[in-house]
Amino acid sequence: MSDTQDATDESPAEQQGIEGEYDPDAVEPRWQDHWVEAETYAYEEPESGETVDPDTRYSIDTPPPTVSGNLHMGHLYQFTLQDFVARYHRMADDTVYFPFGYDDNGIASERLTEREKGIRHQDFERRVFQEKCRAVCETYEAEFTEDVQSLAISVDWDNTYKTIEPRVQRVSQLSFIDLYEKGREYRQRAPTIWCPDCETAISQVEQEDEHQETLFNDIAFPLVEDGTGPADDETLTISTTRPELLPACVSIFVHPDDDANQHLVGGTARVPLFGHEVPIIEDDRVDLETGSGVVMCCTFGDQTDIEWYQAHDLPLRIAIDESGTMTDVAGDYQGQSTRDARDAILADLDAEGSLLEQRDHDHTVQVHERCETEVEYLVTEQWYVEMLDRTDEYLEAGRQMDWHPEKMFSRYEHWIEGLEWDWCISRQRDSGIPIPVWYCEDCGEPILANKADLPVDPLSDGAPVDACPECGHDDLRPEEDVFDTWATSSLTPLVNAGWDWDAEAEAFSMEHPELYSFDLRPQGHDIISFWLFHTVVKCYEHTGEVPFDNVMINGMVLDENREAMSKSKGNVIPPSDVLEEFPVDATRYWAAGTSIGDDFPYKEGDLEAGERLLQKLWNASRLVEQLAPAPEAVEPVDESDLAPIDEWFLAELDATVESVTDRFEAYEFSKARNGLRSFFWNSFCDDYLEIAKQRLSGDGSASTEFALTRAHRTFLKLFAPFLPHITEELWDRIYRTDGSTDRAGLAGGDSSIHTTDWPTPGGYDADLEAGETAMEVISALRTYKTDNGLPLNADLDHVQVYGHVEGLADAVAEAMHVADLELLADAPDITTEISDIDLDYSIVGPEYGNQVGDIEAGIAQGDYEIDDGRLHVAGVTLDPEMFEIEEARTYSGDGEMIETETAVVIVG
RNA sequence: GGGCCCGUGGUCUAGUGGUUAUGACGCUUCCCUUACAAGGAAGAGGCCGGUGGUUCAAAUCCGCCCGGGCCCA
Repeated sequence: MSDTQDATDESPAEQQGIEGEYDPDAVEPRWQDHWVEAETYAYEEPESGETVDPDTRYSIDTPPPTVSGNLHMGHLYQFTLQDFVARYHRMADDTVYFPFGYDDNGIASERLTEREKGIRHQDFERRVFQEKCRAVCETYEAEFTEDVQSLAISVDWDNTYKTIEPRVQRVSQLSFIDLYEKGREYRQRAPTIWCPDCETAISQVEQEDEHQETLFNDIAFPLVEDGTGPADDETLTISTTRPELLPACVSIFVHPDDDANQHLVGGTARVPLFGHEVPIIEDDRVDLETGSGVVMCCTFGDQTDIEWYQAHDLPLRIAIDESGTMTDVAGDYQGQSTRDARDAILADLDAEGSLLEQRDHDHTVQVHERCETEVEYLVTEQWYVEMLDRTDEYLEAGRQMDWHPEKMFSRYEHWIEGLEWDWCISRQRDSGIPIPVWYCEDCGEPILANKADLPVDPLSDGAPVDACPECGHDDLRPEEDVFDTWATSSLTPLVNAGWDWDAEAEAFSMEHPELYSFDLRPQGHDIISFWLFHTVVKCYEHTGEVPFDNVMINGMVLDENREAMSKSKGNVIPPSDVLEEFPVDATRYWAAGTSIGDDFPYKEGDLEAGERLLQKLWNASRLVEQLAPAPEAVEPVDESDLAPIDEWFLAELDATVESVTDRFEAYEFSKARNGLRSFFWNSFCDDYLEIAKQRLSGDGSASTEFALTRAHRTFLKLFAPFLPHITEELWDRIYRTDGSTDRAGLAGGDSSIHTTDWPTPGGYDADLEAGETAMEVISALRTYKTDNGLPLNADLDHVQVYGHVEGLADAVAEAMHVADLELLADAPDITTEISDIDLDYSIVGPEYGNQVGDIEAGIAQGDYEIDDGRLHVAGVTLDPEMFEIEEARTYSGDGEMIETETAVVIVG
């Protein structure tokens, strides 16, 4: 492209007019660059002091992707869906807010920085290390930007943010302080899900299942007492996969329905090797199916242990510390790793004869999703956001949003119903946004940072007070922990709306209140439970409002065999491979091809179909350009002066404009795409263009020129959200008017089709039935020619038509090269015979119920009479609207008869 | 183990009670017609995973079974 052109005034197209084939390789990158330079997608900010109607602005809160990874098909698909929405609304509404966020705050970027720089985060002050992270991430952000721009995603590149940047850190810390002041946060020493490898607490959502093959160990516990008193030399058998937790054993549980072991309840047993005595308790949470049915409860082996600890007020025996090392509770095994301790304890149990049996066992353990290390359940001090007390409100908030598709709401609902923990938001890591708190060393009082000072890092910055406001002690200890990344990722609507603390007003305010609530939140169905849910919770707590009007859920991209793409399966298709072979517009056509929410497969066939549509659109445009004069010379034509065929087509076009609009409004891209494509291809190209070609081949027709131009311009606009490059190229070559309005008054002079107004119906009121009949006649004549081995442009001397085609006969004759088309006033010389009677079941069914069978039998046997339009059968009389008579016609005259639904055509 | 979603011609898909089930890709035959052979016309191909039920009527509602997926234990 020409770099010297002024991007806002000149178009990048090098030529006007349409020649040759469409060349997406040349056209697409040119426009992508132009749109970014010309800021075609810029959000139109309200004038200062201007109050704007939020209905005229469409705002999207996009979930920021992690940018240190490569762009994958999921990104392409998800961004493209968002872009359909953005482009449609940019045309249909006044302006669109379509921001972009780079999520580079967290462990991924920390590890990346360490790797690239060859450093360790421990060797730097936290703030200094974070600056290095920001520098490293910039390269990746730039790459990602380029990738997203090359997909023609119409993001406003002046509205971006990085989750690692100070502005976002400030919002995160403000959020923390606000929730604390609202009493929604607490710090507590409690059982926590812990990753011993990352040495940090994690939240419920960060753990995932992993199936493991391990050993089930049957261990004999000497019984001290049973339910009735001292026991004599009896043992009970505990099956466990985690013998290293023996020192942490605090009790033994038996199921109330377990008759064989019922006598044990109320007694005690001695833990082998460690010697302490534990009670035997009854509880229905025991799994009778697995192992011996008698289980030990430890501090803590799994979530059930925690439930038992809380329900039965059991003591704590902490045998494993934060790094996965055995504590002094483990006695001789202190200092060993859990793995070493397991082996040693098993060997010692075996030596003393307590290890009865070992079996292979498949079971499921919880692992940390990032490092796949098996989690521990430790008792630590953490910050929590209280949630369990307000699940009803959060459920209601979810209900207030419109879900597309609707069925996805159930994911949100079930997630909330299954919540068991408040949200643990503190993490023991160096990467991440610092928790802005100091503690009094004497009384433990937490001292929060001043809102005006944010962002702060307590490890580098001083506390806001010199002494504890509670006790006056002056030794203040900074909080070392940072926020869970979701604590920040859940604030994107507030970041986008410019939420901040207004010190003067002593209240929170928004720089862009007109954006909030956001019109749309797009989200993958796999992360509704944490990302979307946490975002709703946080924004709801801060603003009292549900942050989104609509939620659009996208499915996952599968491979051609309908399997999820994954590195381990080796079936990942990188977008770069696809884009090498296909135009971006073709990938967008593919992405539009399924109803949102459903997973759908990568299909080359669909991409090829998209490519063909591009060529069709190009070629049809070329014909339009040849047939109609320059657009500025096209005179507008009043409806009363339109030829019936042109009026008919514009009326059909109206209906398509309406249905495509409705479908965009409802996020039904697939239906919009298919409806538009088939009307364009089958009605416009195959029928109307063929007719127009004939009508304009001679002297031309003002009516047809006008209709053709109007239709073509409308098609370009309707296709624009799906196919932004080719529509822009065609618009630029044919219709761009540099600010002036053309004589037909059909378009404003916008320099980009993407900022023109979305088409509205012209209110054309034509005889649609006549049009349909005319098309049937054309179709019948095509069939005739095909059946008789004639080319479609073969001349026909004489055709008679009996049917309602009104003023369309000439158009039919021209299109099908009929020299003499005769309209018959009466049915032609045919004999008709009733062949069947079709019932309208929607009327007959409810009316006659189980008599319908008799009616059908009567008709089948010919045992009926038709009298004065009524059908007498099986002892009942059906009114005319209840049935339709099917007739078989026999033609005995000259020529060949062809029947259609509503017409009879005789050729020859 | 619990919950949710899905199962329509070879492939993908529309269709949530009403007559002969939508479209695309692929396939067959014919046609170079002055936008397009990456085109046009015609055509073959499904009885809607299985089964039982509700109903005058079911791909569509209900039960069970089989198969696939997702979320959560």
